[in-house]
Amino acid sequence: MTGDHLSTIFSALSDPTRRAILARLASGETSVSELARPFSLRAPTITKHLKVLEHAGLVRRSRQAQRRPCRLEAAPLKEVTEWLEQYRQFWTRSMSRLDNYLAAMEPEGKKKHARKKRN
Amino acid sequence: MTGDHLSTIFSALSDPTRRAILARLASGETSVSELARPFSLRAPTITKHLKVLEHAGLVRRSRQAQRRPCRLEAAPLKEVTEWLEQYRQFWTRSMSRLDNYLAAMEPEGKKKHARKKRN
DNA sequence: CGGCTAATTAGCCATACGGTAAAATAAACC
DNA sequence: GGTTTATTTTACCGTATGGCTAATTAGCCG
Repeated sequence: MTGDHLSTIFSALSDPTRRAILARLASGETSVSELARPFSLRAPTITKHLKVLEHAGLVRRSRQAQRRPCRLEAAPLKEVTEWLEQYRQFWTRSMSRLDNYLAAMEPEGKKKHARKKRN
Repeated sequence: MTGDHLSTIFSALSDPTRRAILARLASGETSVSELARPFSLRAPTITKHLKVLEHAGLVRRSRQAQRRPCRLEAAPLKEVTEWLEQYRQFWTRSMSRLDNYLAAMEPEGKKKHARKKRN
C-alpha cells in the first residue's frame, strides 16, 4: 500500500470477486451473506473484500437490524476514467509515429492555448 | 493471478511506479536504464515492472543493439474504459434511488431506447 | 435471559509482490 | 579475444493478499 489513492482503487478493482461484488451492487443494496452466496466463499472472506472496497471508497455501508447492507459508490470509478482520458488518444487514433510525437508535445496540459487540436 | 485478463490489467495499473512508466512511455520509446533513473530504483526492479506491464499487454518491447526499448500499448486501457462505461450512469446521474432502479432494469443493454425491456 | 442470525475479528497458511545484490547474457567496440 | 554497457536471471527478504476455521460481537425475538 503506497498511500496513493489511485493505486488503492486499481488494486481494489484487480480482483474478480470484488468486481463481481460491484456488479451485484449496481443493481441495488445487499447484505454480506447474500453477497457470499453466489461466490461459494465464506462470509469472512466477503467481509475482507468489502473492507478493501470500502477503503477504496467504492462501497458505503449502512446499518439495518443485524444486517450491514452495502451500497455502490461510483466516485472513484470516475477518477479512474479521468486518469484514463490521458491515454485515450493512444487508442482512438491510429497510433502513428506522428501521433506519439503530438502526444509528447502536450504532456499534461488541459487546454493551454491549443491553436490546433481543440481536444 | 486469476488468469482473468481484466484482473491482470488492473493489477498492473495498481502500482504507481508502473503508471509512471506508462506516463513516461506516452512521450516516446525508452530503454530500461533511462526508465530506472528518475525512480531511484535498480534496473532489475524496472525489468520486473516491465514484465508485468508486458504481460498485461500494456507495453511492447523491441530490440536495438543492447537496448530493449519499450513502447506503450494502449489497447488494454481501452478495455478498462469499456468496463467502466458500465458504471458511468452511477456518477453522471445524481445517484438517486430511481437511478439505481433504472440501472437495475437495464443491466447490460447498449442504447435500445427502452421499449419495454426486450431482453 | 437464552437462543438465533448476521457479521466481524483473530489467527493461521500459502502464495504473490516489490525490492535488493550478485551473477549471467547480449551486443557493441577496441 | 577482452572490455564495456545494457539487461535479465537468480536467489533472497519482508510484507501484503486471499482464503479458511473458530471464536466473538451485535441485534432481534420468544
